[in-house]
Amino acid sequence: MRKKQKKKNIIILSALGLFSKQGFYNTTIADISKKIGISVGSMYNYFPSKKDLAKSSIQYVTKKLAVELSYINRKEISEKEKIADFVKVYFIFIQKHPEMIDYFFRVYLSNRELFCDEEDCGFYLAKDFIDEIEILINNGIKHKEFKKRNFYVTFSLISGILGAMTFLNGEKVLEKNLNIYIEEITDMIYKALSVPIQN
Amino acid sequence: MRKKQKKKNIIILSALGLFSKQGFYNTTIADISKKIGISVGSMYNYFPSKKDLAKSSIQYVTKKLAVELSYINRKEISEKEKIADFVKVYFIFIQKHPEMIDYFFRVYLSNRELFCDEEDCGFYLAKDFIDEIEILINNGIKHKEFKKRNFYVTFSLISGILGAMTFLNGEKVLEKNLNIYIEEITDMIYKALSVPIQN
Amino acid sequence: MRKKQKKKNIIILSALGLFSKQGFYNTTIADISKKIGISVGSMYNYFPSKKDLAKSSIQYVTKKLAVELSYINRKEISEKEKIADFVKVYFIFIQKHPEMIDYFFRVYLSNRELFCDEEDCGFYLAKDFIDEIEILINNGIKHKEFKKRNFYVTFSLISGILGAMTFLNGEKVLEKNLNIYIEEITDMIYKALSVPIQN
Amino acid sequence: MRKKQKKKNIIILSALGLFSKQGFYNTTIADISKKIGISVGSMYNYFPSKKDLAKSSIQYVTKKLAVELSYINRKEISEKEKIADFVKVYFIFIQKHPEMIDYFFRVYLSNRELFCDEEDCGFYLAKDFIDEIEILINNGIKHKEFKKRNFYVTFSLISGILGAMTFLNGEKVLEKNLNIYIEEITDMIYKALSVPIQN
DNA sequence: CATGAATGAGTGTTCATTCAT
DNA sequence: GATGAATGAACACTCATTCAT
Repeated sequence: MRKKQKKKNIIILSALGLFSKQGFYNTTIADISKKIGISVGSMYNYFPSKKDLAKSSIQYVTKKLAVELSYINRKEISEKEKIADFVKVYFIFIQKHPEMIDYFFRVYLSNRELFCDEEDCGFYLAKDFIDEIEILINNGIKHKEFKKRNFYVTFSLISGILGAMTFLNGEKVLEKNLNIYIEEITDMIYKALSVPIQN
Repeated sequence: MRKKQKKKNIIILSALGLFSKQGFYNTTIADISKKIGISVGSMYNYFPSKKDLAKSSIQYVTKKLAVELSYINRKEISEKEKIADFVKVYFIFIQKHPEMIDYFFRVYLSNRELFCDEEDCGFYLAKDFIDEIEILINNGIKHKEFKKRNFYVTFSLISGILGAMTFLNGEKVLEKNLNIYIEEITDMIYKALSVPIQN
Repeated sequence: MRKKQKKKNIIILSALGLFSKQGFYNTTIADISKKIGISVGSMYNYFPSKKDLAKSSIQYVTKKLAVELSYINRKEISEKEKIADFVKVYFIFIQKHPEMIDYFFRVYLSNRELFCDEEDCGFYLAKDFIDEIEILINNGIKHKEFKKRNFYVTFSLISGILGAMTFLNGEKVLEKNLNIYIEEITDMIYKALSVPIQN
Repeated sequence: MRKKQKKKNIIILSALGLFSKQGFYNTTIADISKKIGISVGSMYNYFPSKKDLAKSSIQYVTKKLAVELSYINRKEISEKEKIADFVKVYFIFIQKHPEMIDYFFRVYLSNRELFCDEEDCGFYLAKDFIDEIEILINNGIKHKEFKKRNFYVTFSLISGILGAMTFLNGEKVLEKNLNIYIEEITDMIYKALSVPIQN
């Protein structure tokens, strides 16, 4: 059974690469299977449909990203350092797995119809990732370093700036070495979140 | 000739509504034309292709949004007030024309293949909108209210948080009345941008 | 009424040029009318349908060609000279009106469905041209210069070689100046038609 | 792999029949596939496009015809007998496979746009057939039975008369039994080609 | 007579999914 | 489990023809 999971991951990685580059609708099952040298029919032994493959792919990505972030939340460092680490880890991730982040932003966030079942809009698929951000924020508030605010607003600030930078990076307008942006971003996020006195 | 432009706008609005709701690839030309009671063939008297219609649609949206924002930049108010106005106008726009904002985020930002011509990636299509944000930032810097930072980072902070809120709004997790978020968002953006002394 | 016929001819010439170059099915009514600066709707005041325009066009061509050939049949020269003249006139015609000959061979002879009405296959459209060849042959037989043979066979020999040369000319494999082929073709046709003693 | 070629041939035969009867542009892919009981999509597993099917079809025809003619060129008989055999074999072919010959004349020779790639005009598709005629002519010249003439002219004489007879046959103006024309045609071709003394 | 926008049936092609081998 | 041929619904786009102006 371990073997089956391995093959599933191989397929997911192939799908991620193609979906993120060409988009979901411009990628065919044949493309995905040819890339890893298996037959079209075989693919269906692992995933019942193309849509399902897309769902599994997003879970794969968010879990991977969440794991990286979870280490930070468990560290015994200041909230500011956590944010800095957060940004850094995220940027390393972008550079190491651009196709995963691209997939997240370009396929998952933009193709509702693929991930929504009736009323529930597959938000749970990114839960692992969202949870880690929530922990970060709540810890900061608990330690009185962060001002208590509406969660969605704070969440949007953090994920928004990272998302926008990701997008600009995809558009090739940023410097190749993303690390040069880390300090400023950290600074902005921290200023936005922290309680007045902090300054 | 005025008449032709009017009809084009009718088609664009129909397309915007459907593209933003169902996605570009799940919307057929027949859907768009049926919605406004014209024939499929007629559509092609106004736009040479579906792709072209998508391009014209994004220009329509960004121009519309840019016009609203341009008023603010010309006002004689403090930078903080400008940001507050910016957020407010943006939220009003979301509530009034949700399909336009959705189109911007879900179709334009996520379907590169539709807007890219070879190397040039149709970034110019959103230029009007980006320009207004740039003016806001530069004015703040000139008036020593904002810290001088890398443009892309600042741009990402502002557009990122607005984009993320838009996304959450689309997911129906926010309060219906978005106005309750304005103050907090303005505060965060302002804190992130302003020079230390400001606090 | 003279004026109407003139306009009809203008349209026919436009159609001939496009049909012969691009084929009937790859030429649109819009192409034909744009080429001469009239509107699509106007075209339909002169010809009730595209098919009808094709029929009128072929009649225009065969009549034009037949007129040229008829002069030869009325001359008081030997049959051999008539054949030489025939070939010469035909080649001059090809060079002067390549689109007409092309139309004849590429559209008329090859698109039965356009010119056939139920059982009758629009053969009459080329009648003028065929008639002149028949006169040439019959005269030769009457004067005992040509052997009496089945008409269709003789007709095929003459029109066949001219047609094949036309085709090769269209394929650009022949010398630009077609006149260099006249003597040999005349010689071959004459030898094939004439009575044994002639040699 | 043998099996795939067999299926391709079945499709080609279906296409040949329909293209030759209705023309290329009046035959749909659905027509072709329905005729042999396969699905539209299946067709595309064998030929990437309708155009491509047309090209493969003409190659199929010319190869088939060339094979028949090649036997004659290898026989040890006089040139006159070869011509007679040539005409006979051709006429048998017409009667046995009228759709193939019709396809050759009505689709291949008349729809340049289908077979031309940029400058090269798919002449090679009929190469096998043309080659056999060239061999016949050159042999005759080598054996001093045929007068040395420009190749294109001689080629036009032979293929022209056969083509014209084919056309008339398609128009149903000839006797059903084409064999009655063989002798006269052979005689005419031979007289046209042979050196004067020969008579 | 002239115009050109509107029509809508028609076509080549794609592709997720199935299933016999 | 693996294969890849078969399926057929779906869709972008075309274009001859009409007709209100």
